[in-house]
Amino acid sequence: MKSSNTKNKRPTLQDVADLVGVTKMTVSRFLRNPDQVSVPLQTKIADALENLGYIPNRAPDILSKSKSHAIGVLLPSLTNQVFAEVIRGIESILEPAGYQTMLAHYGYSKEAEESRIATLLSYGVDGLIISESYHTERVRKMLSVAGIPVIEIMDSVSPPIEQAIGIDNQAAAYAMTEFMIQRGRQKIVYFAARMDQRTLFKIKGYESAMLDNGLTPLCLKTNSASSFTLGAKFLKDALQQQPDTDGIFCTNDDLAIGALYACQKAGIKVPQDIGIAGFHGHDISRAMVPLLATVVTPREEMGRLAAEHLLSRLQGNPVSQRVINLPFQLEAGESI
Amino acid sequence: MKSSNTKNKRPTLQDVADLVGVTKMTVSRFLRNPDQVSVPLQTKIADALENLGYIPNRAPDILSKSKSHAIGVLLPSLTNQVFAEVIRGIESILEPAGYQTMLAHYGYSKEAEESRIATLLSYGVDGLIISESYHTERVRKMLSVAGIPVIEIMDSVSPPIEQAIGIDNQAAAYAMTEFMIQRGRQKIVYFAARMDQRTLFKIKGYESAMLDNGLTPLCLKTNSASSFTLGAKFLKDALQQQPDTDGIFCTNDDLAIGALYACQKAGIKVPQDIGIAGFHGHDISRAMVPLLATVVTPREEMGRLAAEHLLSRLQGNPVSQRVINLPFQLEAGESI
DNA sequence: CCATGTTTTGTTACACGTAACATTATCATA
DNA sequence: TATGATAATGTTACGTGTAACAAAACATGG
Repeated sequence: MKSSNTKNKRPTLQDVADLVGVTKMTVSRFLRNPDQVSVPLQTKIADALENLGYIPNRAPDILSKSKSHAIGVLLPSLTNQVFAEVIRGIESILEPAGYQTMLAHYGYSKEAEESRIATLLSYGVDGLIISESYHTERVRKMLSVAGIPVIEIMDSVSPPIEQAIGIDNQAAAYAMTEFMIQRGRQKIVYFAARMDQRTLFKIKGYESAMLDNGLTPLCLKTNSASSFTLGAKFLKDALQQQPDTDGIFCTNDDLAIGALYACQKAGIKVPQDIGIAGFHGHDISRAMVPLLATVVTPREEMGRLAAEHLLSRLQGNPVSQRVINLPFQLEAGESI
Repeated sequence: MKSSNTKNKRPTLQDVADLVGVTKMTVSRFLRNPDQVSVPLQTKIADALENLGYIPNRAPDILSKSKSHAIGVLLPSLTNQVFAEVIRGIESILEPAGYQTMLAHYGYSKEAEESRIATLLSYGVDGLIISESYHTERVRKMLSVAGIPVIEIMDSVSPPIEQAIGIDNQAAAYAMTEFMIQRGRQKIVYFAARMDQRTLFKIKGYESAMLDNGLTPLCLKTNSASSFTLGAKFLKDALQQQPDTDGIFCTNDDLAIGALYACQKAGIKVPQDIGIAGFHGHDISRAMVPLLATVVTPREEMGRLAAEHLLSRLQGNPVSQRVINLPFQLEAGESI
């Protein structure tokens, strides 16, 4: 019967035990399995728990068993809708399994990635879902030392640390470019923003497809984030650099939609004058007028799969498949 | 000199200390302030830390000092762009201040809210930012027992638990409705989805404005989430129930844009035949053709302010202002 | 070279829940 | 009633970093 809680700190198991007149071990047993405790005590303990408003404390568990029941998720950005949907997929699996998600983002900066991973690890996360396929040596070291399962998402090409789940961005961009060419487009410009690994892969796919068809690639690039207004700006730039542009392929839907609206404002007919295609297939691309041509990517499923495989690994199963390559889908819409 | 780390667990301070030949206390001192340690030891310890890839462990801190340096953020949904922007605002303040964000969402369910708050508290978060203005008794009890600062965001009307930062949704809806009426709209229908507290306030504002102007309100409601397709469906319903509808005011931009596209497809001219207004003012509403009329809300600033006030409270300052009412802004666009 | 002060390092105890083991209470049966 | 088995509860120790106190090493001045 240790000292009861005099300061108004939040109640501990000891406080509950004191109130009932047992040891905290008995209360602990009740919490894990009420039947381990005699019937009269069950109600008394339940009452005391309710009364004091007891809230469990995970810290001791993390300390002694290194089990936090939390999963770290590290993404480049939280505002990008792509990642919002990935998160939804992840949580749809983790939450029912009793895992808390610890979200962090690094704004596409390698240094920030290092520090975010260190932070997540310092909270004792049981597993990590990270994005991007390139990581610094320090990040790799931290991950190896931490000894927890790690899954990389978004891209399925680079050799994974342990396991990767994503799509083949290069192949997807190649396919859409070919598709546009088949539709008769010749002077297709690529709009790229936020030059991360995935964007570079897409550019590679676009350029290969153009060259393979004897066409000249032209790529507009910026390091800033994509947005509708950037799409509009790129359209202006494209028409200036190549007035007879007849196709635009964008690294994501935002740029495409921005470009499309800019065309509408400028009196350029889509798809008659210029064909426009996006990437990802967000809801809006499937509701707007005209429907946007796009590469539909399985973002939510990617999150789900990553979470499922992570849980499986946490249950002790080995990596079943080092690289899981998810299919993408071309959607013609009405804009090419 | 305790047993060195035989199992390949992640290294602890003790492991580092063993490698250097000092006690872990010395290493701990070095980490907090290198000057507390003799110069020759400084390099040795730094080397050992780097060598082993030491990552600090927050669990002992949470346990002994109840300081996790983590802030819990509880939102109804993560996919809704409104909340994505609130999160961005929050993180823009918390991250530089050295706080980790623990994100959770409850899908608009009261039971889920209870359990998510308990989970966040079980991780020892130092403070909480929650949404919605109504909370169950159990939630209130948990928050009071936890003894950490709590800030409610989104709505600025209901009496806050401690401190609320948001907008007056009812007044905003009233203002936009009046605005539409001034523009000559008479038969304005309200499109409502996800009937949460805020939506109810908006409906109230809309209905008051209609009644105050001698008009008859008509509100289409559903409990499901809003989407572009739902906006399209609502448009059909509205025209069926009230064929001479000349205005549509939506509880958010998604519904409005969906309705607008549906009009375009059906050959209904916006704004000539029907005026349409949304709520929030996302990027797309300011890029599309026609520009969407909308109530622009300061989502990111709301997040920033919430985080700033929370930090101030964590530094021991008292609540400076129980309710902070942020201004909204009517944007006429080209759709009303 | 001692006395005193200062710097550097070490020791001990603690936070809280639970595994593992130990003890006590309860019950059925011979 | 005694005995053994089972159920119910208690005791101890642990995980990790750090505050608080203690000790040792070093420096300075007389």
